[in-house]
Amino acid sequence: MNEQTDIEKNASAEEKIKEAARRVFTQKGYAATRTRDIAEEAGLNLALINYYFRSKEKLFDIIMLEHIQLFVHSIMGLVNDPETTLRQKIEALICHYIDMLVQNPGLPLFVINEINKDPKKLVAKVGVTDMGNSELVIARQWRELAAAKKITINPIHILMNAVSLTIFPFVGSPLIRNRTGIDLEEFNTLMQERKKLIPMWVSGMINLSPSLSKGEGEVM
Amino acid sequence: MNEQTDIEKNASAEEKIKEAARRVFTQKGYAATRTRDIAEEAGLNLALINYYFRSKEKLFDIIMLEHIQLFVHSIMGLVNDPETTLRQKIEALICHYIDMLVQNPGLPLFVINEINKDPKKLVAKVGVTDMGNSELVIARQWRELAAAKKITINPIHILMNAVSLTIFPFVGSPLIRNRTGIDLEEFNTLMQERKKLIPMWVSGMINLSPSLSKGEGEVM
DNA sequence: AATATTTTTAATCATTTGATTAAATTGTTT
DNA sequence: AAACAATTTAATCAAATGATTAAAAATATT
Repeated sequence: MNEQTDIEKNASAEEKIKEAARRVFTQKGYAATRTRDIAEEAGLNLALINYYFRSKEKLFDIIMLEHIQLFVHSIMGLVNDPETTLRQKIEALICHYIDMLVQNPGLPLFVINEINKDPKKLVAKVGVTDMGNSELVIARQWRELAAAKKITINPIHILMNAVSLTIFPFVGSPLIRNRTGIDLEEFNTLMQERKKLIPMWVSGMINLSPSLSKGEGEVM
Repeated sequence: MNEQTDIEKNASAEEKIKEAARRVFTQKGYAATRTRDIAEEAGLNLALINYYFRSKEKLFDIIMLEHIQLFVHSIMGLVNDPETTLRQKIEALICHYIDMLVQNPGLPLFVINEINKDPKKLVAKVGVTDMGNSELVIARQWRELAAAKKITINPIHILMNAVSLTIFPFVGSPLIRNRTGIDLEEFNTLMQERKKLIPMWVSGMINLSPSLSKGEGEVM
């Protein structure tokens, strides 16, 4: 076996293929990606893809798994920390995801797409994120807040909103950028601003109950 | 020429193909769709696709154009109506889009995807939605509100938020439904609720400026 | 009815594409 | 260096796929 005698510089062929596959799959999706595209992107022979990974699909599954893990990775600690408040958890989560999405803007669309193609396949491949039967700290904290403040709104809405506000700008980025004419740098600046704004907005939503919606301070 | 002698019942082959193509393209995307899939879905001979539409791509372009028009259609009247207030416009727009999305839940992902594949292609095919140089009524109304209420937040955020809150739940529906276990009926009920909730939340956001964010009424 | 036109079908083509193979090359071990 | 193992290459395969064609069937026109 070789085990990479080159001090560093060029990664192994296997790693080069994975990197190329990551780029091409993420940008074009599974169906539109040709194994030849990946080989070309990696600057390597076509047959190496089948030599290192048995098939296009096997390679894809590896990339997909990596991407899913980026979503799930390291948030368990966040949402299950008894030392932080609910508000701090929301801020930390949103900050974490925005940082991750700025680094990997193509990720959400890629994942959502493949889930859409076959929703059950994801569960089968990634496995249900089963966290046993112990309730998460964040869930308990929400329950306590909802009880204390008599919050009537369906919490699904709040969850949906936090996710929507955080992720959608990245999904719609090409459209948004195209229509508004803002460039990547401006876009990223906006995303950084949202780290503080989204928790504030979400907090405001929890505050706002339909019965209170006609308060005198309303702008419109 | 025939011109559809059948009183009604079965549509023309051409229309059947378009309907089938709409379904298959929307669900699987361009690359994953085989012309044979469309023929089978339509229950017609494969060659008819190339007989009526010159190629797979031409057929796709037609479907794409229809979908884009669904997005743009009939909103010009809404946003340019001098008789309605800004708040009423937002309510009407969100209501309009939620109704449309309940009918066509696969639309946003399809459109966003194809824009991503090639952002400039969309502009080329659909044509820039050029509304001349006259300012829209909704733009003027926003400008007036912003000036009157000394709103400092970048309006792009507000626009992004309204779009995110309205569209993302449909894009993420398979994921959301999968994780929360709610069925289609429940989901649609939630979307109906959002017709009233989103304008309220958006209004709340405009109200909330960062300097005011630590008001004493905060829930968290 | 006879003829022309349009629509539909089955068969086939040319290319693309995922995968394989056998040989060549490179690296490692003895 | 010889022998062995791992890696890489070029050539090729078989299946899939978008497209075409020529004939048949259906419909319209005269």
